[in-house]
Amino acid sequence: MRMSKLLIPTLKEDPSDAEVISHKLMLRAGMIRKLTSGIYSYLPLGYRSLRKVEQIVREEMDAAGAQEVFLPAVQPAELWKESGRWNVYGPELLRFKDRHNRECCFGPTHEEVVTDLVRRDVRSYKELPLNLYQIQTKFRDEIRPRFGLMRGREFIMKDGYSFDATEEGAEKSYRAMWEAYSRIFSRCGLRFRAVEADSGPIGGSFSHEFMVLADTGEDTVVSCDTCDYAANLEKAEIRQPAVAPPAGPGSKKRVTTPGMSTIEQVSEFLGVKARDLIKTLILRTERGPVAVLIRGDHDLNEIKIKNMLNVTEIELADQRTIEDVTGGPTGFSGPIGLKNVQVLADNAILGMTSAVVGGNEQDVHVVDVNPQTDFHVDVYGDLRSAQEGDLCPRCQGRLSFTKGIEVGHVFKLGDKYSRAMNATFLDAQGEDRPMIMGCYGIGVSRTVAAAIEQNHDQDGIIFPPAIAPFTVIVTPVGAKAQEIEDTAELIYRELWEHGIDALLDDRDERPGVKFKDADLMGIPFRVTVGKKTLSQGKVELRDRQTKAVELIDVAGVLQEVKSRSAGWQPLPRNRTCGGTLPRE
RNA sequence: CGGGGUGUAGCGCAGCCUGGUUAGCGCGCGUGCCUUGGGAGCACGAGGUCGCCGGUUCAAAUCCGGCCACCCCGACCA
Repeated sequence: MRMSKLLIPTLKEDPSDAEVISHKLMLRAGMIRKLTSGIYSYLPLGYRSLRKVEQIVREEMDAAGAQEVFLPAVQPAELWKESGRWNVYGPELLRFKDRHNRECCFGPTHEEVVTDLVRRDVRSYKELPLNLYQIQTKFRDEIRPRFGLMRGREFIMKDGYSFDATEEGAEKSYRAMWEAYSRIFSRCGLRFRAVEADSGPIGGSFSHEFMVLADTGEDTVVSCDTCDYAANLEKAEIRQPAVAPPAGPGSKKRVTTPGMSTIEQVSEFLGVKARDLIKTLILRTERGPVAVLIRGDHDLNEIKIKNMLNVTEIELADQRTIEDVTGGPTGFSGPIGLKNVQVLADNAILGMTSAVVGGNEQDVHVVDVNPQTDFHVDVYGDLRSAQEGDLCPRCQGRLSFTKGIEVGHVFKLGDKYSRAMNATFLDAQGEDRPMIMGCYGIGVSRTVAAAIEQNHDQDGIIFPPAIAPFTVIVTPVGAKAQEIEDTAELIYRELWEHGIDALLDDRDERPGVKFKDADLMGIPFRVTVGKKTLSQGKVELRDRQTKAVELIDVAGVLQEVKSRSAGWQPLPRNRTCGGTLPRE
């Protein structure tokens, strides 16, 4: 395509309302424009990239046995009431009424619709398994949309749903999707990692998130430096080192700590390390308050506590609750003498001796406390978040942290929706049974943004060829000369005729402008046609990623571009992929 | 929703505190000349309800009140 005819409004300066790199660069490269908060238009360049990702997704989903459908975006409230989510989903669900005053919503996801579709037309185990997917616009009325396409309210998502007759079948479907996802992100040219994620009440390792690795990512990927264990921070398990034999009771000396209510204050005041303190946190759940003991230098993990207690709501207790439970003010809670409240403790507490705890009284702490003898704990468990350097739960390695952006999620749903919505089939024995479901999402528009977060430099975007809006840009430069223009045209046509997405910068601009725009747009290869080299019958081929320039024959451009884009690799920084599948 | 901030030409900003000629600057845009290997130069030009509504004042971009929009920090998630 010819650049002079395309709407590619590049900008020299960063727009003021863009904060993250992908947002800035997509605006500057003329890929997107904002309509309103969290809602964007895709211009030709942005849409081309998006479609490349979509196409890869399609090919891999189809290859994995999934079938593409297209489900309605506007959905009736009845369906959501049936699944029970109408009252659960909250304000993120965009609700409205039609002219007949019927309640509707704009689909943020499609479990209800797809389950309804399948229950109407699938009757027998002979028709299963079934895997349906679609690529379409979703709307989630996020509290705070931000970071451009990274967290928009309206976004493009691939969502897929599998239906199986048996648990084993469902696991097989899950595994097929896991593998398809790995292929998709590999083909996109991204460094990523599949990590174990929390699967809530279903349990097991039947939830994986696919994370594009990027320093600017919001999520923390925890991975082992030795084996291929990887999980997100919420999920990452902790292996506690062997516990020392129980010490005898401590002296339990009460000390005055005026106004010292934080870990930092107390440790500094008493001259001890944070790891020698025990935090006593009073939490409120829908089933009443609990006390949780965490070592001073550790962080509480709410997900783990929710799972252990099997509750859905958890928050730090307010002042009054703390006083009711401990008898003392906020900031001085301790485990000694706690009654009428369940006491949970992280495994690390077991290994402590001579610890410092709160005195459940204003300005009082207790030192020289030994957990195994000096206070009561109802349950010990893994209740904290992993830290770098912790032991790997699978091997002798250590855990390290990387930043990531979640672009995909595979999840085993079980019979949650099929049971609620009565999506059943007849098995071989003629018995009615709910289908076993799985759901699989890819944030297509977010994948484009994540690719940019991962691959950019000072000059702009560095697109992997597989998802670049154009593979190559042909740039005639220098004073107007027929030979230069003709050669550029020739090369451009040859590329295009051989199925290479080529862009011809036929604008009447100075070379510097063309080079800057080409870099900004992140087009992987640039063929520069100028008099400097044309006199020797050569043109320049520049690699956007390495910045390496090579002189090649005009006739060799096609072959060179083909082989280079096929062999393109992301710059090595971490292991490209990995993660563990659920065991067979 | 709580906390912080911004709204002046397509984009980036100054002016506002201390009210007062015709509201400026850079980029971009148009025309012409010139230039052509990393966002050139000169000249001329177009482009503004100063977010909206109201108030104070002889006079409001500027002071006051209300509203709206957007951005950033917290609870969500592809």
